[in-house]
Amino acid sequence: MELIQAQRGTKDILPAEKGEWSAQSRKWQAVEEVMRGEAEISGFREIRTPVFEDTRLFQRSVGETTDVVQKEMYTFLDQGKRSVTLKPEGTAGAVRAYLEHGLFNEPMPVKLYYLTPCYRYEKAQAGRQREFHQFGVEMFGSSLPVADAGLIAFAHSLFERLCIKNLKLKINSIGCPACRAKYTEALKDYFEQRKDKLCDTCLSRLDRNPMRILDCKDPQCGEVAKGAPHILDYLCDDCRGHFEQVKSILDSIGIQYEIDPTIVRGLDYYTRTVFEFVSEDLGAQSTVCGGGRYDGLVEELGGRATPALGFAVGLERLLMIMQAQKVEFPEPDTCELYVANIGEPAHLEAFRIVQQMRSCAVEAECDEVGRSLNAQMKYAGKIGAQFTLVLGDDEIASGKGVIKNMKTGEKKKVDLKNDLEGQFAAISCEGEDDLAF
RNA sequence: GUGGGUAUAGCGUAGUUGGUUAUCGCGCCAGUUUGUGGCACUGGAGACCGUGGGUUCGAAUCUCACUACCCACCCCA
Repeated sequence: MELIQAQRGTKDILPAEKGEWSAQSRKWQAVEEVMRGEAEISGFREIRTPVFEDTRLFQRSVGETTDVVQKEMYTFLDQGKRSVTLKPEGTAGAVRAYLEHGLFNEPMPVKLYYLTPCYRYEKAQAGRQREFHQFGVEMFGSSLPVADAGLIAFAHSLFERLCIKNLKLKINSIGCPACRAKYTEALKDYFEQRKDKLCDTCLSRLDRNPMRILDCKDPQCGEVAKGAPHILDYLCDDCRGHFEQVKSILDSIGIQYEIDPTIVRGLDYYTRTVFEFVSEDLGAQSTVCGGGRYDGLVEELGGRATPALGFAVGLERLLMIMQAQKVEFPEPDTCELYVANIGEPAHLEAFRIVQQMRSCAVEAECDEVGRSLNAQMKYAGKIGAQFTLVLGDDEIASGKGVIKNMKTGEKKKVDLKNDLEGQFAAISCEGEDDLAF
């Protein structure tokens, strides 16, 4: 019979050492734990929003004309003929919930974080999947440059905490709608006059997203782009001042950055500060984190005008970098006590002891497939059991047993009838494993 | 949507002038060993050779198509 495979662009995340490195659930758990911890320490609280939303939410926020909305959304009619869409990113849902539940009545700023799958109908390649996962944060209610810089600093410390090296921070300002409109027009004029020198893709970019021409890899386009007008020269006084302050705060806390006028987030809602963290340890998709300010979005979705900003980290890409950089992860937990048995009465007793140990938070196992004693011991070795206890007729009769340390071979007598968990705790109480990050 | 590459057991692989039963390693199961794992030895299970057609007495091998995966463009996390 034909096997059904996982959908294109989706990946199974398997336990422990099975599967490719970046698809191992314990690595994901470790990363997620760090992210939650760092977010909470910085005052962000978790929000969980549905995986699917009214399609109009994304059309209004991400923008009708963007690639994401035009050709990458998983949109379908549900049984009630409503158009719903699997979330292509995390911000829209968070803003929707912020408005729907009146979170704007909370003390400002409102700081939220999430870990969520996202869906985009794209052709998969290295670092790009149809189902991928984002860690994101959103902050509502501050228009101050210190919020922009603070958010960037938060991302920065997050990567440091995860022992990720060699990330490059790129920042830019794309101004408010007023200055961006002026700039786009100037840019169009400039390229319009040099149309004959542009490659085909750039010609199509000309009316869709002229800023994209700036980082075309075609050498001839690159030549033309060198002389193009600069967004930073078109910023209004307010936007310029804001950007200057963001930079000087970053300078003052020692965060290195590069001003890159070509970074243009492809989602319509961004204003002013935009930034990304890129890595050379990824394939062509080098951005591991992207974000910025979106001062117009809350109003766009029907709320009171509210300054806001956020960023998202691509978890698959993050894990890919960590793999490339061989970041050490904490050792996985292994079985602490394996209770082997000889014969059926002992099997039952082993089962009882395992239940008892588990209720005291000891990771315990006994035979579940009917193996011989020899095979049980082999199995205990394979799963990395730290201690074993063998039960047979003698132990059941006497109520005494022997616990063996599988690493040292050392054996200790225990009383099976009386406070076994206490005796085991005393035997196994050596140094706890230290975290790798 | 457009290009390029790849396809043999769970994983990694051998197999080119087409020729019997498709190789090896790891892993898995069992035995040597119902009273103590790791080592070793022995045995076992597991492959529609990606799918479908064509050439041929005969195809994993030659050929065509399709599909899947990977990579890149585009776009983004």
